[in-house]
Amino acid sequence: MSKSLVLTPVETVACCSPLTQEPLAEDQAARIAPLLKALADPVRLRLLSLVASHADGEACVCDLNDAFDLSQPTISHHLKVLHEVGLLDRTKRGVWVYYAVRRDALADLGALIGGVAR
Amino acid sequence: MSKSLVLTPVETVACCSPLTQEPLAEDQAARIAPLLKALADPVRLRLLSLVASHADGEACVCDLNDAFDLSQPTISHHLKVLHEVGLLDRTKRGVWVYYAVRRDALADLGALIGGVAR
DNA sequence: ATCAGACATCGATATCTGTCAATATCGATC
DNA sequence: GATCGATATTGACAGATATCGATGTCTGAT
Repeated sequence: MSKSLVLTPVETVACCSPLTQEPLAEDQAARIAPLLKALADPVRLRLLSLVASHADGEACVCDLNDAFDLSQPTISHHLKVLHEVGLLDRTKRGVWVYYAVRRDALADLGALIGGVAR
Repeated sequence: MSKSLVLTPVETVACCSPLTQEPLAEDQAARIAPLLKALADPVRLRLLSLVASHADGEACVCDLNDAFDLSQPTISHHLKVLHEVGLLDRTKRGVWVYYAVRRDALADLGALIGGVAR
């Protein structure tokens, strides 16, 4: 197997009960905060939303670049942040790179915050 | 009326459909990001969770201070951040200050992220 | 082989953030 | 009204972050 053995933050979220149910342990908080930090930027919020609402749930970087008034490296940086925490999957097809949203991850995070039982 | 006319971020969240449904507008992202930024810190996550899981949904600062290995001003700072975005309500009773979680706000935010219909 | 285009990485910089020590404020009590 | 205890505010500083221009690395086509 070629996959890394290190879990991305997103893979560790499903283990916690909702914020409002019981006090979050220190190590749990330390794993969840980076996920929220990745989301807590207006550009990244729009990027994620753009990707998610695309037809197949995935979008080409070429399209994303045009949607913002920012340089290409900046968009690339934001996509990397979202990818590193596991909120976006990355696929290269030919010259183009496609990012896709991890809906399960978003759902888990939403449940954690919103207090919905799982 | 003594209330400020300026809406806290939390009061503007309920107006957006889930992230995954349609692309987030620039101004919507700008209003939501500060909320997530407030949450995106391990200490604040634990603070919020601690307050939320208290009996009456509220907790005295005096109790919160003891739960962390941080200085009193630092805890005060974090509580202020959570209060300013509208995630925590603040009540002074005598010498003590109590913070309470805005569960509706958390629910809205969770739904926005998790993609649950409202 | 060379070239052009798509995307990532690097290096620099300005701004933001978490933390603390010191100090201020406010309410209760003596 | 002097004092004490509970929180908040201020000022300072180290570390993180968003952004850009320049450059690197692929990949497909000429």
